[in-house]
Amino acid sequence: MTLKPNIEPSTDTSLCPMPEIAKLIGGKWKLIVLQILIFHGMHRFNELRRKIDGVTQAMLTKQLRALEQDGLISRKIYPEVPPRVEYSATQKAIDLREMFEAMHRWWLNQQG
Amino acid sequence: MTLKPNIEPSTDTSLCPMPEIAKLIGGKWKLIVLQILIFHGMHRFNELRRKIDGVTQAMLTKQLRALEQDGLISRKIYPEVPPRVEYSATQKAIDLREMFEAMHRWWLNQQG
DNA sequence: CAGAATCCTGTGCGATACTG
DNA sequence: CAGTATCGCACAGGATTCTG
Repeated sequence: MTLKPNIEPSTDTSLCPMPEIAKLIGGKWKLIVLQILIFHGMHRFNELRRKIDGVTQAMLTKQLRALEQDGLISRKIYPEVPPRVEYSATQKAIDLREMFEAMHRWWLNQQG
Repeated sequence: MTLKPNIEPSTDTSLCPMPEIAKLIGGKWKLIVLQILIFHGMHRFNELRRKIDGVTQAMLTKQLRALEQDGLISRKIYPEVPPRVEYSATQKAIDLREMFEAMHRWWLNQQG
């Protein structure tokens, strides 16, 4: 199998600014947060926290705020006692599904 | 179109450790370096440098070493004067093509 | 041309404690 | 339960200079 140098769609670097994408999904916890919300649906704060091994509240909060800022997740607050906050993937994030699936296939392939 | 919560293949988080992947392709210049080498074939050091806006020699060198360490690129040295070093994507990196294409489609979709 | 060697800095990340 | 508020450090990132 040979590498054909001039294959679209990523041939034109200027059209696909990887640094921008890296900013969106960079950060130690963003990929895992997105993966969970995209493939497993809505989660409450502590549900996320429990599923993500090693993350602290402070860090999780920061990354969630950043993702919200970038329009990748939505945050729904219920004015109750005790408080309830639900996080979901936005359509923009859900559209990343293909990318995650490609990542996943690649990863499995590397192991074998 | 609705989000179906229980769709493979990324359902089992433990099988797809995003933090590991983030380590491989994280870093400010790695994605762009990989994209260039994967889709545009072999490059010499200064060719890469010219194509990547804003990167310094030191940073490019570091990221290239890290990528080499992770088996994503190969480095071929020609014992000549002046020295020549060629960087190429390994098969492992070339297999990331699908992921890059998914990223690219997603990015274009966001703009429109 | 393709780097190595230094030195410096911002901030990503984290531990801890406190709150409505 | 779901956060804020502080503090601190390591390290990624960068500017600059030197070299075979």
